Amino acid sequence: MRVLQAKSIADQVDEILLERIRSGVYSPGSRIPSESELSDELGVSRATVRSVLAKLAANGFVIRKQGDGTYVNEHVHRASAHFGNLWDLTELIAGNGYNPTIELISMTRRPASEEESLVLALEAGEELICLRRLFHADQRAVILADNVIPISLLREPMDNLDGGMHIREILDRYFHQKIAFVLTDIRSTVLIIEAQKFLGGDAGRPILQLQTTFYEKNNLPIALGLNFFDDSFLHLSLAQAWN
Amino acid sequence: MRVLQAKSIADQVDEILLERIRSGVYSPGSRIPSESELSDELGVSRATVRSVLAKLAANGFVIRKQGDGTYVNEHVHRASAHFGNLWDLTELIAGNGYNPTIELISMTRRPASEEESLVLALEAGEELICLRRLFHADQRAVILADNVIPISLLREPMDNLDGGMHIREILDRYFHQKIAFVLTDIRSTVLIIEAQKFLGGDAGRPILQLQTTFYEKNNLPIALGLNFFDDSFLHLSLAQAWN
DNA sequence: AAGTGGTCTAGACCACGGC
DNA sequence: CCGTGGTCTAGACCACTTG
Repeated sequence: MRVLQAKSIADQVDEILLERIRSGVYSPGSRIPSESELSDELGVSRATVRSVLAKLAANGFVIRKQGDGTYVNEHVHRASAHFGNLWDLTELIAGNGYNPTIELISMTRRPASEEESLVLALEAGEELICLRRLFHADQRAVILADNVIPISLLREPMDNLDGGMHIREILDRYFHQKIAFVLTDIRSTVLIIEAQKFLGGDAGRPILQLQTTFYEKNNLPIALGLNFFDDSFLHLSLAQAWN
Repeated sequence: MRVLQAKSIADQVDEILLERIRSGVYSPGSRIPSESELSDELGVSRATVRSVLAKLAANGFVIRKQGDGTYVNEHVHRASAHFGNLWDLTELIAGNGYNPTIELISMTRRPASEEESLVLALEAGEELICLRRLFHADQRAVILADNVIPISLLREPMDNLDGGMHIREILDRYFHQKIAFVLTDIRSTVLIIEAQKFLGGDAGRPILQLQTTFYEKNNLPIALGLNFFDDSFLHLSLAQAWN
C-alpha cells in the first residue's frame, strides 16, 4: 500500500537509472543499454526513457553519443551541485561527501530594511521573520544561512519549528507559499566577524556569499536568503553538459 | 539559399518565442498563447512546443501554471547566466548589460605543472599551450581568463589566432576537439598582484575564481580554464525554475 | 548494413485552476 | 464546465557511428 502519492513513471525511471549509476551496476565509463532496450526492460515508451536520459545528460551523469550509445560519465562525481538545486544546501553538503545537519540558531522579527522592502515589494516598516541557521558537514560548521520572510505572509503559528526543514518546506507549511523560481547571486566577500563567530577560522578571509530571492508562481517575491559559504572546506562545483 | 545548416524546428521555435519575449510582443507578466494555439500558429506538434517551453521555463524565462497558462517571467532579466552556459564569459558580460570584447594578452608554451599533469592525464613534462585573455565589458577589464591545452592535441598551426574566439571554437578549429561536458568550480579568493595588473583596483580584495575543466565525449580532459572574475562590477546571477 | 541516439508527429488521458 | 498544462504512448523518419 502506498502511503504517499505515486510518483510519475519518468521519476521512477530516473531513480532506477541513477541508482544503477551510483551503485555501479552501470560502471563509470561504460555504455548503458540503448533507449530501446531500456524501454523494453522497464515497460515504458522510448519517449519516457529519452526524457529521463536527457535530464541525466544535462546534469552530466551520462554522456550521449549519436550513432554510438550512452555512457556513464566518470568525472561527474567531482561535482557537488546540479542545475535546479543550487540553493539546496543540504544536497550541496552531501555532494561534497559529508553528512549534512542543520542547527537553528535563532528566530526573530524585525522591520524590513529599505533594501529588503524594495526587493520584497513591501510597505515601509513591514516586519520580517528572520531565520538564522547553521549548516554542518560532519559536525563542522560550513554555511551560515539567514532567511527573511514578510510576516504578512504567515498563515500558521510557528511554534515548535523544526529548524532542519528545507526552506521550501518552511515556506509551504507555515506560509502556504510554493516556490516557482529562484534567483541566486554568487559573490565573493570577506568573512565578517558576525559570521566568523559561527564558521570559525580567520575573520577577513575570502568567502562565498550566495544571495537568493525566492518567487512564487505569480512573480511575487516571498523570501530572501543570505548564505555565507565556507569554500575553503566545501566546494561549489557545477557539472554542465554541452547541448 | 541557406548558407549554414538548417536549424531544427525546435530551435527555430525557441528563437521565435525568445524574440517575442525580449521584444515585448509577449510583455512581462502576461500570459502567452497556449500550447495548442502555438502549435497551430507555428505549424508544429504540441510535443515540440512543449519541449521548447520546458527549456524556457528551466531557464526562468517563463513560468508555467497547470490549469491556467504560461506567463512571461518579469524578474528573469536580472539573471546574467543560464544553465548550460556558465562558462560562456561573453554571454555573462552581455547578460549584465555590457558590450563584451576580448583582448588576447599572450600565447605561450611551457611544461605542465604537477597538478595540471594530474588533471589533464599527461605524462610528466608534457608541454601546454597557454592562452591569456582579458575580457572587457564596455572597455572595462572585468575577467582575466587563462586557458591551457596540451600541445599534443594540436592539429592545426595557430598562426593568426583570433583572440576573440570562444574557447569552444578554438578547441574545435585548432585541436579538432569538441566539448562534451564541463566542470566548473566556483571559489572565492583575493585578487593577486598578477591579475590586479590587468583588472585594476586594489590588490587583495575579494574576487571570484572560476576553475573549469573541459572534457570531450570520451571522458578525456582536453583543457583547463582559470578565470578571475571581478564581481564588484559584474554579477554572477543564476535563474532556476522549481521543477 | 545495423544499431544508436536525435527529431518530430498525432493522439490519448489526467490533474488542476478559473469561470 | 472547459481549457490549461502534465504525462505517456506508438510510431515514423533522420543522422550518425561502428563494424
